[in-house]
Amino acid sequence: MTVTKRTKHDVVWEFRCNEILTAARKLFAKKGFAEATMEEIAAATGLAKGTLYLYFKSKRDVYLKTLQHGTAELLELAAGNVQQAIGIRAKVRALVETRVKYADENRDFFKIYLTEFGGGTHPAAGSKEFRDLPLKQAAVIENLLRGGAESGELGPLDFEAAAFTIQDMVRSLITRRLLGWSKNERNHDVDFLCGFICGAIGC
Amino acid sequence: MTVTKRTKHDVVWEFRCNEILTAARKLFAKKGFAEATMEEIAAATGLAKGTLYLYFKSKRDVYLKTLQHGTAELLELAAGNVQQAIGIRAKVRALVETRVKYADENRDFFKIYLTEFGGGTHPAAGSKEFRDLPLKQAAVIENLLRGGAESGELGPLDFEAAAFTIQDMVRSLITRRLLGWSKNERNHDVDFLCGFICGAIGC
Amino acid sequence: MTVTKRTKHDVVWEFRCNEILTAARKLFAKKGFAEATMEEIAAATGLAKGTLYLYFKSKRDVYLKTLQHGTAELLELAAGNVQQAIGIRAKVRALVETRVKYADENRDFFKIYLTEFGGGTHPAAGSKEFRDLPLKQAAVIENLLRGGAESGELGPLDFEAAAFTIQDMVRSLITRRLLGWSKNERNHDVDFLCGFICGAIGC
Amino acid sequence: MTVTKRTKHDVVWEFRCNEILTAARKLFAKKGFAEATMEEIAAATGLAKGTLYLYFKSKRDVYLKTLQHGTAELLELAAGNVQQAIGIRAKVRALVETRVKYADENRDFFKIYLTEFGGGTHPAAGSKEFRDLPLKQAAVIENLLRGGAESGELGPLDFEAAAFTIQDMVRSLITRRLLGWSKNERNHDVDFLCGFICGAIGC
DNA sequence: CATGAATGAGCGTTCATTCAT
DNA sequence: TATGAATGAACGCTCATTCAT
Repeated sequence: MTVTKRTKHDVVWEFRCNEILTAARKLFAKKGFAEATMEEIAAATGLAKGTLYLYFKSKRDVYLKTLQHGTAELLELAAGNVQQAIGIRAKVRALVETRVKYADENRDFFKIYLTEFGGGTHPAAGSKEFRDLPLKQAAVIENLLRGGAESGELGPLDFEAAAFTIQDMVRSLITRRLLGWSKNERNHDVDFLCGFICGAIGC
Repeated sequence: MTVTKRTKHDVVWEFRCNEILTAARKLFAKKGFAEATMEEIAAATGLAKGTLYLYFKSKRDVYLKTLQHGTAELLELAAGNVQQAIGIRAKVRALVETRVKYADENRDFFKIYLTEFGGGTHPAAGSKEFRDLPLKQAAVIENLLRGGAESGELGPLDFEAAAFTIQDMVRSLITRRLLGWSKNERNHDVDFLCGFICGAIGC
Repeated sequence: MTVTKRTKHDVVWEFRCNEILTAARKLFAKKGFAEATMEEIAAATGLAKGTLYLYFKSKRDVYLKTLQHGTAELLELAAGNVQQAIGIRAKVRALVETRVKYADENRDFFKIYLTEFGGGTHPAAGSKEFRDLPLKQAAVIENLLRGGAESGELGPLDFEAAAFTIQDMVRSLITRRLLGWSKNERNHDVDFLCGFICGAIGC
Repeated sequence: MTVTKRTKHDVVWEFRCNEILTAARKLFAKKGFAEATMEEIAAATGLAKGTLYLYFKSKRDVYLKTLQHGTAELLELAAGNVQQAIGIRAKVRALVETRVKYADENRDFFKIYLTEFGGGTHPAAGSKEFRDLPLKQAAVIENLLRGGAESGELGPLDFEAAAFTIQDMVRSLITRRLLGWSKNERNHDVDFLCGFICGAIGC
């Protein structure tokens, strides 16, 4: 019985959190961290301002959680798809496609993501959790490349540098699509980028 | 005589502006636009808060001017160096090196620059002057590539997409260096990236 | 039930507004618009500065609302009393007495009122709502006089000019009383002025 | 020689003061005391901000002096013209005409004057010099009336109250003219008012 | 005398956060 | 649990006044 109650409670809790995070995501994407107010988030959620503090301990917390879900999901998704793909080319494609697709489908999240991890100063700076996120993501790519080298598909390479560079090539594409600078079908853009990358790393 | 007086005044004026901008740059780089206060900028400059408003009409104005000088200089520098270089390889290298060197030497400026042009929401958003800056910079690269194609050094290519991608590959390198993720000599990093790029575009 | 809840909220809201307006009125009367600060108003109300902005959207708004209630009430009061009185003499007396009594009983309001409508520059200048108030009030008098003329109680007259003049005669009396220059009973002063006016317009 | 130098100096000094006061008058009339800035006054005068403080010890001082000249001149003018006129009617007319004419010719001054002496709160409040000005002016009228009573031209009357009232009747006319509510020739308006006053006091 | 750069106290306003209900 | 009124610290900006030149 306790379990049932707990569960019901949890479901509601999670539902509320998601409501808030979705509204927050939209706002943070549109106005940035500093310009978005708790008032607005509350209004967008249909909740009272005070209620937000039952689910999140501060504005910053909302912001961080706003990033958290997406980053985790994206990381996991990419890792999974890469693993399933066979051969370095396919793996690269899986990675690129996963990220671009995710960005297409989660535009609000990605705008925040880009603000955060553009290389400049950011509100989440100092949050242990996020400081090393780009490193983690690059590591996925780096491993992929090392695997290719071991299997002889790739020649010698500065894997770390290459990984970062590829990561930002993907970011470049996503940005262009997000800002509406690219009007192509996703597949077309992904194909182009994969060709570009394969040229660079020689696969 | 009028000239002398005018000049003296102008020299002081420019000196003050630079004092303020340098302090502001440091602060904006460290804390971002929203978190940096005029009070702090004033304190860092050794001036009183009100004095800032003799030279800049608002906090936003300080911020924008903080970007302005660097972006103009960088654009000009890159264009010049690229033009002087002969052959597509040399031109690419000139571009990459110019930007990386400038970033190394103007770290504060570049942190702000990356915050602004990371693809997400940004404080200067809406400032007509800066909205299209990335486009302008990509155009420099695009022209470079088209030139290479005309001279037969490069094969067929989506020049626009390639330009954006290269731009972000450079950005990738700069970010890594700025955040201390790369401990290499500048030349080494530049060499790597140029090789990478040339692999990608086939030169 | 909804009604009850709504009412409770409204009662508190109105109570707060009145608290604030009363304190503000006292301060504006004493120091004028420019010299009175929101801090002081808050302190006088026993509220925090920020709280004022829950009920009024700006200092100017407080000031305008400070005028609003009194002006509306006075206009209405005067119109009512004038209408009830029969004969031009009685009507004039009703008008004079109503205004003088109101001023006696709302000294703070009237000091602000006089500041606003003294003929010089004023803080509310530009507020559409108040620009023509003196005109409206004079119109009440003008109608009264025209009525008197139609009924044959009054001879020919420049009604508009007379209305304005009478209005300022009343103002004159009110000012003297407000500043303590007249120590007479209200009735005595009112009698005097009515005699004076009747002499002037010949009734 | 000392005298000559002194005099020359004084002439310049007075000239500067007048320049400043004229500009200030215009500004105070237009924007009121609080909204007008020393910067603007300086700009309007063609002098530097600091220079104003050589001639006036504070903004308030400028404001007070701005009132001073006009009030003194007006008082003197009115007293002179009244004295020259013979008979109560003529004296009243002299008074009314003098004031209305002065207002027509010194609109800026009079807007400030009305702001100050409208009965409400004002910036000059607390300045010993001006507190009793309306009293002094009313005294001129009161004496005029007493003279009329002594000579048998006027019946018994509350001279003080009548004086104040007449003063504000004149003010009423001036205000209407200043605000453009009256389009009549000055003489016409003056005639009307004199008739009105004479009706009231019975002359 | 004249200047105008510099000052810094002070104000209106905002908004994340708290807490009594 | 949910509310939303209340808070008050903090910030951007203004402007009367001073003073070194």
